[in-house]
Amino acid sequence: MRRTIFHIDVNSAFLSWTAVRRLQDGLPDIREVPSVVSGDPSDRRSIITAASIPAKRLGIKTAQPVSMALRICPDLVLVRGDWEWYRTCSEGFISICRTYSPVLQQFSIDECFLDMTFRLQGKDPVETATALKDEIRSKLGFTVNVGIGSNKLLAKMASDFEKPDKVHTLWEEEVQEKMWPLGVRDLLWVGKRTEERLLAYGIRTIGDLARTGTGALTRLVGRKAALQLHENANGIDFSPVETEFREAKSYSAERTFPKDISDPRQLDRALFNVTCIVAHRIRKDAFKASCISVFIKYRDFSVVQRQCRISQPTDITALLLHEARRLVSEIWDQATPLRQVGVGLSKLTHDDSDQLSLFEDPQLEYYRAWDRSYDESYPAKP
DNA sequence: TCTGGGGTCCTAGGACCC
DNA sequence: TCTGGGGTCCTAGGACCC
Repeated sequence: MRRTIFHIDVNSAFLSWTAVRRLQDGLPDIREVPSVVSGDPSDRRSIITAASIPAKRLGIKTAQPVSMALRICPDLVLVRGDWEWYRTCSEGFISICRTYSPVLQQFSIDECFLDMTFRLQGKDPVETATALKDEIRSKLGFTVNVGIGSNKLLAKMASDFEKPDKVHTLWEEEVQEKMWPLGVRDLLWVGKRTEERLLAYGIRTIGDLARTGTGALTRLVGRKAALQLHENANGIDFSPVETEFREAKSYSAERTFPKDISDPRQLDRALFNVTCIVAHRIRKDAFKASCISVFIKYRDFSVVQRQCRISQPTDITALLLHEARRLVSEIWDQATPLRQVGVGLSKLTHDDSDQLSLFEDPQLEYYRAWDRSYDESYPAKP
């Protein structure tokens, strides 16, 4: 039996979902005009989160600064994101997909893989995928692309072909015809830097990559990535559709300043805020952290990061903030302008062995009470 | 035009141990 | 006086994804 994987990808997810919401309120369909979902348009540093197809046709892209997009298209319709609504849409889309196969891996808020190998029972995969996409469109009001392949990589590559509202196949025997002519950047896991290195070596298409020996590739991108790229360019991928829920391994929060700052007090306020947010989030998920890191970003986008172990895993904001301040003082000269500051928590555990120390240090009780009151006032922080 | 926020994984070098 | 090889853990930085 042929292994058959579907990859379902919501077309311009945040934009489509916002459009559905606005249609319910009797507003025009923003999918039909140049429009984007973005952060606060008055903040010159906000960027495009999602763009409509008419906007993309004008050259507007995800992750572009809003100011640049407005220069391209002064009439651009800008809308703000609504994360709670997006979660609702995502759940609706995932639950329809799940009725087609229980072997489902959610890959992000707007993408999932389905292992259809034992679900087709002689039915044509393209017909089944078309039924799935049409059911989502008629029940939820937004379109998806479905990519069909004999593994996850090929299914995902296929869903990225012509959009929107399309079903495409990419079977192993179609790799040469449909995938090899594409530029290397179109291959999953080939980003900007890898593309640069490959181009410098004369590797332009996925086909070029497929025919390059792993020895040469190793010198360009390292051993592990070389083996992966070589396999993927040849359409090979053995990774299973993982149905298990995976707990997060790290949490982080960061803030980019509207203007670069060099005032230590401003930095400290931001550090306090991001530490509160990230500590709140681990408490909500009943984690404690044994490792904390801080990172600062300079004007030129260079990042310096410092981390340390925490002897006793903790979720107490005050203790984390104390470490964060110490780490920042080790890496920042309190003068060079900063663009961004962030705090990350990792080496997470669910253990609650530090409860004992509550009876030893009254200060900790005070800290915990402070955190409880914070958690009550910000119950739905994303 | 001037570049967000939140994640995962890999690599390379140093410390330390046997 | 000069010194191997392997393993593990940690850190900093970098690449990728959505």
